[in-house]
Amino acid sequence: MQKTTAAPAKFTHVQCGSCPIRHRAVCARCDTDELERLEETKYYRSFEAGQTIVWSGDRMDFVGSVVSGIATLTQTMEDGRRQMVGLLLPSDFVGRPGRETAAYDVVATTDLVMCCFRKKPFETIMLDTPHVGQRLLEMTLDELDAAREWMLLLGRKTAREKIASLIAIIARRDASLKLQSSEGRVVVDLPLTREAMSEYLGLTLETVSRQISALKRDGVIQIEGKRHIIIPDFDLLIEEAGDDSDGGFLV
Amino acid sequence: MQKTTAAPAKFTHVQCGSCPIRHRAVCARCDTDELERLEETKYYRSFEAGQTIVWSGDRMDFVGSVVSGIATLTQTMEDGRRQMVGLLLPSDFVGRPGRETAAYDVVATTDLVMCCFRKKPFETIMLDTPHVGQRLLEMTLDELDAAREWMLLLGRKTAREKIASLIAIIARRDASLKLQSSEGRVVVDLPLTREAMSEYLGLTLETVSRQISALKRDGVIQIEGKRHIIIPDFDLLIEEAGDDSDGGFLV
DNA sequence: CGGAGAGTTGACGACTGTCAAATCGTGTGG
DNA sequence: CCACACGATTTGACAGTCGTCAACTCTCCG
Repeated sequence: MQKTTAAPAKFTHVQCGSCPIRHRAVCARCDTDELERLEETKYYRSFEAGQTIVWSGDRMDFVGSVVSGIATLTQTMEDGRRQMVGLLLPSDFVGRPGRETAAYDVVATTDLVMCCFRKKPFETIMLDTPHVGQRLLEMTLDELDAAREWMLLLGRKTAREKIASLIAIIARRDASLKLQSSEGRVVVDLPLTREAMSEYLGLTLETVSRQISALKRDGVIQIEGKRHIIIPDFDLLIEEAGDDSDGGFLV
Repeated sequence: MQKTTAAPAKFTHVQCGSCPIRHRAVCARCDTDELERLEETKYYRSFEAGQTIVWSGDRMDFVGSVVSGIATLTQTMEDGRRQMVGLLLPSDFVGRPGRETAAYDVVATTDLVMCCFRKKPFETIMLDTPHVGQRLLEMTLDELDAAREWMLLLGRKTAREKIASLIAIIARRDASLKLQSSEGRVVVDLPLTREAMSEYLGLTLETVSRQISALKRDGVIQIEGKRHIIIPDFDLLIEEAGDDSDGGFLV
């Protein structure tokens, strides 16, 4: 009731046909008839940077897609240790059909707009319009692959490699969103605080800071301000990340 | 061509209706008509303990379900560091519809029987019989949850907590398979070598061995032989694992 | 100007990895 | 039936990475 209602930049109703995530979201495969069905059911919600969208364990009666902004999924242990387990970018899906309560904290790290459906109607839609279920399966399989890549990072990479990997991942996503290539000189803005990076990487905030400084000192990256990063040679960064040069994917 | 053909215990054709994984596998929701369709397409393959089923990057022209035995999915870095990213038990699904090549090494850690489908026919089945796609989505979402739980383990737990978690996970699965409860005194056999455990947990084999010894010394577990484990008080084990007492789930 | 939040840096120590050797268990050849 | 070999596991000694605690800088804002 508090801030949730007083959200930023109220999103006016957008026609699915001109939606920015139309071709990647859960609705990507829908035909015109199916879109009409979604159109009459969907609604938009906005959240401010820093705002928690749902708490782990809380009842969650909607599902939805990130339209703009970034959100994170995080798990917390009893003693407060935290591990990020999902990084949600535009077109990513939030929530699980068939589940009552949220399994993770979902937090908006930037201002965020979501295209939502109440859970029950969405479950009905999934039964009626196979294209939604098919696309959701595809997206879930992609997320599973990303999670497994992430497990390799968490289990086996050094702090330096973790940082290099994260920068590479964000740069690749950013490039693919802007339809640019990620080769040679690449520039990115980190959408995460040092703390959020540490939660992503299974490190402490201090180690993150130190390794960023080290990569900077070694010329792998250059930094302007706190968040703006210039990668003079993307291949070098990949090498530092310990990945074989070919693709890397992500949520 | 070599050992692959000379597999153990040739599985004779089993009717889906009396298949041991009938109620949990990708076919769980199928009705009689649909089963008939699967029945005429499926075939069985057997593998010996230690045998690699597919190598990462290789062409993979089938998908399938584990009928009996255990397999692992593993990623390898260029310098040889390895991280397990999936532990496949009976009823778990192997392979990804719509993908040409395997993304991970798949290895049988015990003698294994799989119920297979060539990929193309399976993709057709998925389009025709919605229950298969629906069930696969459900299973994939479960796997994603398990992967995220695993990420918390890899990123934030201590070596001791990792070992306790692994034992708890295996004990829970084992209990659920045998329809027993996992409370009070529990007994399990570890189906993994110390090395496989270390690949699961993101540790070295030596650390695994040391922490198992420590848990034994502290009375959290008792050991007979190398693999047979007695847990006098399951709640105590859970406490050592750092989990909140309620559920824990897994692939 | 003071304060709060984000980020950086330093000193130190603990946990876990590395290297090496010893032990246990099982299967094979003599 | 026993000795030996090999793989799996355990244990020890030591080193390095990363976490902890703490001080300090920078920027933004009231």
